[in-house]
Amino acid sequence: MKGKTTRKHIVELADRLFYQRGYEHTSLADIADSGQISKGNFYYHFKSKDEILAAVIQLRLENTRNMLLKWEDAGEQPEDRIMSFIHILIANQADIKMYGCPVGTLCTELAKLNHASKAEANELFSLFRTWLRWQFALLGRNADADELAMHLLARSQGVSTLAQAFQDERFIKHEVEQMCDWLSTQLKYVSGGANECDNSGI
Amino acid sequence: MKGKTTRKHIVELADRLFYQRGYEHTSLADIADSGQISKGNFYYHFKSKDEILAAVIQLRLENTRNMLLKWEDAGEQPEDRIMSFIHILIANQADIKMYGCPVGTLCTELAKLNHASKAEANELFSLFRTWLRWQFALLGRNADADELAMHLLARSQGVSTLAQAFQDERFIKHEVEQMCDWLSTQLKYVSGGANECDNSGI
DNA sequence: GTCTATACCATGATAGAC
DNA sequence: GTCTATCATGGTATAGAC
Repeated sequence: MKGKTTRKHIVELADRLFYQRGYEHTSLADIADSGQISKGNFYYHFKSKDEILAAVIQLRLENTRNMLLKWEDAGEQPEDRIMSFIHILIANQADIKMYGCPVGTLCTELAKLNHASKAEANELFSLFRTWLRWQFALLGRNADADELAMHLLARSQGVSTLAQAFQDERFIKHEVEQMCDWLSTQLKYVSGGANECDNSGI
Repeated sequence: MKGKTTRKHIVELADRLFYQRGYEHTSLADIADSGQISKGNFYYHFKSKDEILAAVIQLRLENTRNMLLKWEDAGEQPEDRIMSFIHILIANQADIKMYGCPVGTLCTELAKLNHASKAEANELFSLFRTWLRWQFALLGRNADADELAMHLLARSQGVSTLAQAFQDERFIKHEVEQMCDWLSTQLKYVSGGANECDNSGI
């Protein structure tokens, strides 16, 4: 039973450090120092650093799914839910300013490394994409729901990248406002009344 | 004289590999193998790997400045020049799909490494930002020229990140069209006739 | 200027005591 | 399950011959 908690502990430490320093640039010694774990103990719980990364990605996938479910409960209307997505940029602005987007920076790094877990990391993007597409479809935008989802994802990615480079939180706030304006504009183009609410998860 | 060319050769090899594999994940042996240069020879031309990176960044800065000058010559009107910027996404779509944006991915990596050359790399972003701001100002949008410049930069960053993750060139094309549409919309809001053309470089 | 050989060190991973 | 060695590898950097 203690084993389970230590394993979880390692994954959470690694999760944070991989985000802050990047995967490759984080050594096992870094993770060990950030917790009370000896280097050798990693290999009781994981057989390689790659396996720790895989566990970190699984944790992030799980956390993301839970977050999306919370947004579904919190937002009656699809537009409210999409607003929840847009506002993570505000909620996490301090981290984003320092470390960028946890999804985007990880996917970019793993792509350059051509890492075995690249596809699983990209699945993080897919979760948001599918969920946003679903919300736009609920709004009656079936025809271009995926384009709208990708558009919003791309804008939030770009905001994260530049906010980090220029260390600028005001830029985040300004762009979030623009995205909200954009969303209301899109709401005007719904093909009237096709808004039957299908609450069937992702 | 031969020394100068070898140095340049190393920088160009490193430039390509840093883009494709990332800075940290590229070893001196990788660079050596990609050219006809021995590992030891690096240290005649550069005293460290960091110094090679610094030279690569200087090369990119120079190339970027030249590109902006070319766009200035090619485009009579500021809107034509901004279109040139937007269309690098198309011109480089094959590379972007595989390796992302050379500016964004480098800045993101160096930020995580907290690398000494981080600021110089960010200067690449600043070049585009300042240049775009200037074009929007020429269009009579002095009041929000910087916001518009940052907005466009952010969108192209987001497009690059997602195009790489999803390996999708069609997405690039679609988003480029959207950006063109956005630009024409912005042109409607120019504060009439304040378009005195000041061709005074960056 | 360029090469080979090698020192040196960080890091991922293993062995084995407790 | 956790620890303290220890090993093995690969990468940066240096020395010195040519």
